[in-house]
Amino acid sequence: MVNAEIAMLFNEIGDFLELKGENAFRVRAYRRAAQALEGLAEDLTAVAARGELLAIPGIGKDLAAKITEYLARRSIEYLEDLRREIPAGVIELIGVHGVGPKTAKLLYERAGVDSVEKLEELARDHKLAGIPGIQAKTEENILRGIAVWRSGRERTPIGTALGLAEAIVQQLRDRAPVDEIALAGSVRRMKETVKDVDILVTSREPARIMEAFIGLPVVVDVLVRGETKSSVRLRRNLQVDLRVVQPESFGAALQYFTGAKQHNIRLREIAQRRNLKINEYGVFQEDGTRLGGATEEEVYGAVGLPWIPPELREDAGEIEAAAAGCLPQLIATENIQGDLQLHSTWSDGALSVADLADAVRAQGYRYMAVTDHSQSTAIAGGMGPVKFMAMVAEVRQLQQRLTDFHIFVGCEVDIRADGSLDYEDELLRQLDLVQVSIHSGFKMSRDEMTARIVRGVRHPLVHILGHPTGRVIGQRAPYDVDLETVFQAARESGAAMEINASPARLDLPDVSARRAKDLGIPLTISTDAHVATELPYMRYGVAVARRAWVGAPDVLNTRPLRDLKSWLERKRGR
DNA sequence: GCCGTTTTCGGCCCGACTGTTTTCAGTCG
Repeated sequence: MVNAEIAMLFNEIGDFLELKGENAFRVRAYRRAAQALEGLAEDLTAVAARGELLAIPGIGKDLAAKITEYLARRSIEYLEDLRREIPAGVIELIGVHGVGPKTAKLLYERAGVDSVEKLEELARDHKLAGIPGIQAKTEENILRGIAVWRSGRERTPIGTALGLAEAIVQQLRDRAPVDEIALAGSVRRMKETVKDVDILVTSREPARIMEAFIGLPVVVDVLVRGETKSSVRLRRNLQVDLRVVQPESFGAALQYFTGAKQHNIRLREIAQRRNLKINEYGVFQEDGTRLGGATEEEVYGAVGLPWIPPELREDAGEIEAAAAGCLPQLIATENIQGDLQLHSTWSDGALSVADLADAVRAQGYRYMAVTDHSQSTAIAGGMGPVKFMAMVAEVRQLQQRLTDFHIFVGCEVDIRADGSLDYEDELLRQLDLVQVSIHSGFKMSRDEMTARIVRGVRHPLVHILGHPTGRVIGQRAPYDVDLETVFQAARESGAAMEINASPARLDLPDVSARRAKDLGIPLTISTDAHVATELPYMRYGVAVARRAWVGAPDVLNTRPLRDLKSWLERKRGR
């Protein structure tokens, strides 16, 4: 999408300006603008057409002009000039941990370093020592930084990071005099991927905590070791930062460490205007009087704001909403009444429908939909019409024996290349719930793919579009589809959009889910579980929904059974 | 480069750790 493209270019301009030693606030302006564009679900082309670019926070006259220029010419002259001036390889150097803009500039000017390869060569031959500010130790650190840069620059999916983080928390509890301990950072905000894990501990014996931390069996490298702050690296290059604070500062530190950076900057600006100072130790008046900091509520309260849920802390309108007293009431996992995308042995799942029902009921749910694959997805055991009818019969029979749990007979029906569905309407009418999705022909043009999905969504017997973008995080890009057009079609046909809770997918992504919600499109959150151990993935889907400002009423599977039944029937009656 | 319930100009978050320095700049989060 053009928004992401322009955000990348703004970040690139920021890199160049930083390298040139330009005003840091100018750099910040580009970065903040880039972030605002990334969080904007609506296509910039449409925003520009309405003449509303200046309404985007962080976009002023100058940046609006650059956006307009890019939309018209697919390039920004100012950036082209910068690219001509400084080789791309110099920017690349900043990606090496420990090398910042000042060092990159120095290396380029003093030693002609214009690529990571060249940097590595010179560091290994000890030819950097002697450049002002660089000695043997820095050469060593640069080589370590390059090793990490090379073996994995990618971010870690939340599904992996959260598990590791929770394991570390448990180990620290077992090995050291931990008082309070909490996850912070992007893990606490439940961002779909994270760069590192932040852990916060209160203890009267920081030294013992630090010792235990850097000695954990999962630690492969100690990056920083201080009295109150240490950083280590685990396998797969996941970095973990630990901070120890006094109990009276716990809330301030938790707030500070949770971020996002831009959210914190905004908060401190507000504090500053009130002649207050917020840091990780508390909230202070100009004369140093401490106003609070033991809890996050005290920190937000000191600047007249209510506590803001971590998932919202992205400087995406949450501070304005908090100030106006209209923060959304977010959905919680306890609101979920059932799971609406599940696979059984009728296609590629591991459990029979009966066993699946037991496992789902054990999650505390009141209902589920079994949604095995349709015939085209042969590789996943898609059901032909005969098998399909046998499945329907078996599930209906099973339902007879269940009193306090309901199974919706459903199917995950392929949308074929031409947009038609994988079963005749006659078969689809046998089902309580029809979920449609795409499993092949990913490489269509944007127009073809959009028309294909729109046709599927408009089908009167369809209830839900499953994993709407098709992305697999870190592995497969989303299909090239105009989601806005799909959403408009859904709004007209009354179909719902799924938030697929599998941590590999998280699809819809948060920004798009927020857009769907704003358009009034009903959502579902489902795990797409194929085995029982995937049922708890619901927490990741709920986290995406929370990041999308979604409340329980926006999500169909928070409804009582009777309400959901009537929604499914009414959708069909349209 | 953006922004304004003190400002259309003069501000713009804040601190820990490291390496290379004799008091601090650079990097990071």
